[in-house]
Amino acid sequence: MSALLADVPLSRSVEDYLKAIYHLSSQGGFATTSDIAAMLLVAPPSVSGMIRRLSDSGLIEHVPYRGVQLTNQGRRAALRMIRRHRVLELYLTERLHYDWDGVHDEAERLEHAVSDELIDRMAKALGNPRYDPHGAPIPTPGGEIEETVLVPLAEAELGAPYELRQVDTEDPARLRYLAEHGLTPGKGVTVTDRQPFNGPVTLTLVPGGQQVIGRELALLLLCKRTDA
Amino acid sequence: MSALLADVPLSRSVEDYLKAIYHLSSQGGFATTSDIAAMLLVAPPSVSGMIRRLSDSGLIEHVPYRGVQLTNQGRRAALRMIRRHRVLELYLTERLHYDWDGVHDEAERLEHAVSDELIDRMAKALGNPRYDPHGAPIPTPGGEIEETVLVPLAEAELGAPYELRQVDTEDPARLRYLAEHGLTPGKGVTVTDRQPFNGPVTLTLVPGGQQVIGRELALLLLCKRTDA
DNA sequence: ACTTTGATTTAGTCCAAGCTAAACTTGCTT
DNA sequence: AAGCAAGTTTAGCTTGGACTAAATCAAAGT
Repeated sequence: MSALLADVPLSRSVEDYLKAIYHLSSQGGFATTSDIAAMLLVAPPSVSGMIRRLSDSGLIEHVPYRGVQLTNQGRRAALRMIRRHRVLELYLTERLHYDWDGVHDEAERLEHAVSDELIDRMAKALGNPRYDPHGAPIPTPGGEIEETVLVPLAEAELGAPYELRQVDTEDPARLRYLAEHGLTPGKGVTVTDRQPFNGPVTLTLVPGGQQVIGRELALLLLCKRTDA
Repeated sequence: MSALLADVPLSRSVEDYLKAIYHLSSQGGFATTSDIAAMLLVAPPSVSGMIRRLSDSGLIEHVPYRGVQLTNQGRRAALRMIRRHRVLELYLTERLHYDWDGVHDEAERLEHAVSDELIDRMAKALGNPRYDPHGAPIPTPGGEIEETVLVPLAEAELGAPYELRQVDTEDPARLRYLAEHGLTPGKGVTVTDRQPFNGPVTLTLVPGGQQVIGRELALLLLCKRTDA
């Protein structure tokens, strides 16, 4: 750790790497060089180079040939970016009429340019919301993030009542399809049938009726059980 | 000219240079290397390097040892940045309660990250305004900009009625002072006395009363005569 | 017409961040 | 236990954009 708590401004690339590492190591464990490379669409040696710079500045821990993890300092920086991204997505959809499937790219560029002050002003204008348009939790200015255990609809218990909480994709085509079929955060949902061999899932929406979706989509729909 | 009309995305630096050159050559004539360097706070040789790149890509014309001017392509790009900057300044003040003296830096960073689409959405949300918070004209999406001949208050005719149209500074301290003294675009103003040797200017504000300001500030207050 | 001075450009260096090609680890499979 | 494939790292190159030091030019003064 060389940069002892000096809150140096980070480059655009550094911010992108930290976010990628956060997402890849969020289920515990290491983010690997090749996973980071795939997520950021760069060549693996570029990642190795950046890993050196990041661990020199104390933002990550690197175990050679194993992967990397964020330090507390790195996690703070990553959560700051995620807060920015999610506040931006919500602001753009709520106040400037962006569709939830088109907002990702704009937020992706803006998150590197906005000040903390602007983000806080946007959040305040929105009433300090807790979730972005896809249902993902927005970290607080202090870097706290809500951690709820959610289950993909594809693995929900048959017949049990769930609430659809979060849609785990940024792909515009999938998002558009889901919105057209009423599959948005907040809806009640029950799985009534599931075919074997990665087959389709039949579900009942509340409000709404019965429909069938493929397993790939059902894995993206994160739910919370609502009885108990 | 190498990039024949291919609308390649420009880097942050390139965008800053084009804007600086636009402002420095706006009164006709050339922008010099050292003026650009002073405006962007970089060393003159850095400017020489960038001038090569810019003129290689057809954005400027360079006359060695004289200076540079924008080509049509360069002017279009510069006006796009100025539109972005001014729409952002107005949006931030109108919708997110920024003060007119604090909004410049935020807009300066955002202007490189926003899409044309976002700018147009912001402009639409504001009713397609024609002036930014300092009274500067906002270029249209097509790259047209209003050109009005304005006279600095320091040179206004004694006793004649003027309208204060534009405040030609981004310096927060000066802006704050001006706002506190009611010197904002839209006000009516008459110069009632002017002391020699760059002395103070006495003026009458409508609405508002009489006051005295220094010549330095009076040079920043751009006015239009309102009798005909 | 020469010289001086200030501005400009060239030469050469550095850093971030990307790339390819080659070398090296790791862990799995014979 | 040896060898191989996949993944990782190193070596070395490129580009944009900054810098300093040195060279060059132009305009003004003697």
